[in-house]
Amino acid sequence: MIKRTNKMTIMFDKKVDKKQGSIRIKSEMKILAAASDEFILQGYKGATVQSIADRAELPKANVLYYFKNKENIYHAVLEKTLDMWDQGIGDIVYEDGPRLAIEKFIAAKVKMSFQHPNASKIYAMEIIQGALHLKEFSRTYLRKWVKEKAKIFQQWIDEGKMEDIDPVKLIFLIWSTTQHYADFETQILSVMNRADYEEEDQEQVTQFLTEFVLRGTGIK
Amino acid sequence: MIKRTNKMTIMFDKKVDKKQGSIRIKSEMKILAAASDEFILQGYKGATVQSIADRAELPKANVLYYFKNKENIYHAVLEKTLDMWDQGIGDIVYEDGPRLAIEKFIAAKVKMSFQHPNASKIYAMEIIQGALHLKEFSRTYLRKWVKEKAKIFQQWIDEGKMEDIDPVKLIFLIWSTTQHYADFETQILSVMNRADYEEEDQEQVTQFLTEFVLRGTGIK
DNA sequence: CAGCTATGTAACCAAAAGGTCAGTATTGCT
DNA sequence: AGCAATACTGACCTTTTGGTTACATAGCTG
Repeated sequence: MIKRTNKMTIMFDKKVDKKQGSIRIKSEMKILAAASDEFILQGYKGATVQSIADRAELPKANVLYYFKNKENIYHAVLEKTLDMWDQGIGDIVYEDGPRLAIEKFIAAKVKMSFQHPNASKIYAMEIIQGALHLKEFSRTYLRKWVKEKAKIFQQWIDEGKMEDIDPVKLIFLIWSTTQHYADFETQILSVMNRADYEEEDQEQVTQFLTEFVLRGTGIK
Repeated sequence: MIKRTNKMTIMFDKKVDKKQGSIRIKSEMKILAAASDEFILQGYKGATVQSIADRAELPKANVLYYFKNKENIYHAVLEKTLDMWDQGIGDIVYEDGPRLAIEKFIAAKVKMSFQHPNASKIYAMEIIQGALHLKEFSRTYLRKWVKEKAKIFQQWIDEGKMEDIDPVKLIFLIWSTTQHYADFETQILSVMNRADYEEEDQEQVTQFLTEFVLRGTGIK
């Protein structure tokens, strides 16, 4: 079970804050990046420590030297993912008013999807599989966040600044449409007959979604 | 690699259309249902033949008697999934006009998400993991479908019946928002502090999304 | 340089899991 | 009843894989 903290804290079993560790940090980053790819491609069980080691270009035993076991690696990856999710969530504040708030929010989420698709994918897989490791996160942190932001939307609705729609469903709509470009990247590219996203895609998607949602919410 | 066919055709290695098979059919259905759950919960590698057998209340060897191997079980599950996807896709035809077409489309997709969340989840996991088994499906069938429907939307746009937006992105938007309720079921329920979806949820979601999209597309 | 800690690694081991097989039971048909 | 074909199953085998361990090397500090 993952708990939220202010700073990213990978759970070491060893003393962390020893003066040195530059090698440690570097190796750990390589391992986590490799692990992230492997977990997405193969799933938790499917990703072998060996495959992670190969991808990180380290011997297996060395990987196990830094992370006691596979579960630990996965936890660290999840921790990193949640941290990114936090950062990329954008902030909705009353003072911005509905238009600016939504523009910022969508832009942040789209950026996140295009810049860090892996984080989005890992997160999505966790949820689909039943969110065993994220139950606590959803139940507390996320629920609170949604409640808080829904309240702000409701204020705007009461002030006649936007249509009277369910703010929670609106939040889900924005989450789903933006994350879709990360999670379903393969399908989207395949359908559009393209090999990779290009610079302008992120921009176009942001613009499309922003305009669409502004119309959908009736914000002038 | 999966190819689309008119009817669901699980690939047997044995003669299928022998007169009897009522037991066979029944067992296979039990196995596929169990497998579907296990694959979602544990991923392909994580789901063991034993766990599938347990869930189906059959001995492992019996499962392997019907499906030669694990890969075969997965293929059959995928095949069933794609078939459902087909059926649930709804149809967009020019004659309906944009309003009715979108109403039908969204209703069909939402229904699909609420009635057969497993199909949506399996599909989503496949795509996220790189769509190894669905590459062909995306590249041919799906691409063609999107192109075809996008053209219809474009006609309506040209006739001034809706806003001038990218039809392909509109399709993605509807896919993502509707499937979200299946794939992220766990998160949604958790955030809403509920144990299960209820009757009226499907209806409310359909209504919310329909109205939102109609406004977003500027259909009167 | 001596000694201590951190880093790195090959070899090994036990458990798990996919799949086979040889043989038994059941069913349908004549 | 008798005989095929189908259905079923426990026992077994092999490979994979997570994890351990014993040992070597590098790097820092007094």
